[in-house]
Amino acid sequence: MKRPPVFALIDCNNFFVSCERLFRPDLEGRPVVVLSSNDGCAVSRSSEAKEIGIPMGAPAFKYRELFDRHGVVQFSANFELYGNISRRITSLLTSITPRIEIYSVDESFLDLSQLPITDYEAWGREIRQLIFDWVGIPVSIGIAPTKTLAKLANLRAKKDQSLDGVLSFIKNRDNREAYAVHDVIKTWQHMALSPIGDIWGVGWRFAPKLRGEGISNALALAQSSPRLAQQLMGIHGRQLVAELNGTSCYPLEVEGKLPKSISVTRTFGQDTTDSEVVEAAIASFATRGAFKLRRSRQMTSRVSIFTTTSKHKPGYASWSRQVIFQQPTADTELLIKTLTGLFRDIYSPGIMYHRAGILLHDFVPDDQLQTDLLGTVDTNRHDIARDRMAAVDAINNKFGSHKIRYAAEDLRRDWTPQRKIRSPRYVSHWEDLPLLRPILPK
DNA sequence: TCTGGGGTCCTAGGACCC
DNA sequence: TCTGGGGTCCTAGGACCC
Repeated sequence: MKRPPVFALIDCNNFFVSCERLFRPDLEGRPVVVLSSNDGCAVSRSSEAKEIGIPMGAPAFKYRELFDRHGVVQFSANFELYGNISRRITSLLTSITPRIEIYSVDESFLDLSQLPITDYEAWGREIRQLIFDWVGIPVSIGIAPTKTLAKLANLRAKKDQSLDGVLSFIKNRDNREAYAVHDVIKTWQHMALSPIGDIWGVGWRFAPKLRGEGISNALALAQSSPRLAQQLMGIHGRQLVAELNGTSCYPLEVEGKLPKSISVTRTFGQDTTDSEVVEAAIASFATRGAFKLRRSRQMTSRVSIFTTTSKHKPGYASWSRQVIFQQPTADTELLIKTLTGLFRDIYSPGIMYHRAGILLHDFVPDDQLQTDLLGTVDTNRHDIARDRMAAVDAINNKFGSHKIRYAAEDLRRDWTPQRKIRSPRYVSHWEDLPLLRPILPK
C-alpha cells in the first residue's frame, strides 16, 4: 500500500554563523554576523545579532555604529567552509533515508512515510541531537503531511523556545488515517500564530495584497477560497491553500535536477571605467560558467552578458547583449571569445562599471550534438574542443582549480570582490588547518 | 473583399526561493 | 567610500498561423 507522504524539513539555525562558531567556540553567546560579497550586507545573523535589531540584508556601512556599540563580530562569507559542513550534514541524513531532497545549502526535506517511526516528535529530537553531536550544528525540524506545512512547523519550532527545535503536525501513523483530528487541531493552532508573510511562497508583494483581503495569518489563508487565492496569486495560490489543508501538491524531488540556466555575476571590488578590467572579469565568469555547464554534462545554445552602474548613484543604467549559437557548446575558449566580444560591443569609455555578469541558457545534453538544417556541423572542431576541455578539467581536478587557465582571465585582477575579514579555510586548505596545542602539566 | 476565433510559440517581466 | 549572488516558475502580451 502506498502511504501518503510525511515530510520532515531539517533546517540549520543561522547556518553561516553556526559554521563560524564551530571553530570559534568563544563566539557562543556573542552577536555575530556573516557579510555578503564585498562585505556589503549581513546575510546570516546569530540570535544575539537579531535581538539588537540587525535585519536580514542590513548594509554593513549603515550599521557600523550599532556593530561597534555591541561588539558585533563580523565575518566575510567563507563558502568553502559552509559547503563542506553542509555536505557532512546531508551525508548523515542520506544514511537515515535515501528519500531526501537537498533543497539548499542549509535545508533538506526527508520523506519519513517508509520509516518505522511511532512518534515523529521523538524521532525529530533524536535526529537533532545526532546532528549536533556529530557535526556540531544546531538545527530545527518541522514534520507535516505537506512541504508548506513542514516549513511552517519548522519556523514555529525556531520561534517558540518551548518547542525545543522540533514540531510535528503528525503524532504517529499507527491509526492509518492520513491526518487525524487531534493533528488537525494542533496544526490550526500553529497556523493561527503564523503571520501571512511567513508562509513559504508568500513574499513581500503578495503579503500586503492578502492582508488587504483580511487574510492575515496562515489559518485565514487555509480557510479562504481557492478561487480567491488563485485570483490574487496565480496558480501558486490555489496550491498553497491545498497544501495548508494537508493535501500535498509539491512532491519530494529526490533526483538532483539539471540546471536550466547558469549565471555568474559579481559586483566589482571597486567601480571601474577600464574595459580591460571588465573584460578580464567577464573572461573569469565565462570560465566558471562553462565549468559548471560541463559538470552538468550539458551545452548551451544562448549566452548573454550584462553590465550596470551603481544602483545607488544618480544616472543608474544597465546594458545587455545576447547571442544564439547555431551549434551548442561548452567550450571555455569559445565562450570567453563570444562573451568578451559582446562586452566590446557595448563598452563606452567614461562609464563607471559597478557590476557585470554572464548568463547561459537553452541547454542540450552534451552527448546530443544535433546537426543544423544544412548538416554543416563541424564535428571535428567540436570533438577537438571537447577533448581539450576534458583535459583542462582533469588537470584542474587533480592539481587544484585554476592551475591551468586562459590568459584573458589574468589580464587584470582589479575587479575581484573584497573579503577582508574571511575566516581561515579550516577544512579545505592544509595551511589553514586548526592547531591543537597540548596543555602541558605545570 | 471582409472578417472572428482559436491555437502555438516566444519573450520580457514579475514573483518567489535560499 | 561602503547596499550579494544564484536560481525557478508563471503570466501577459505580441507575432504568427489557420
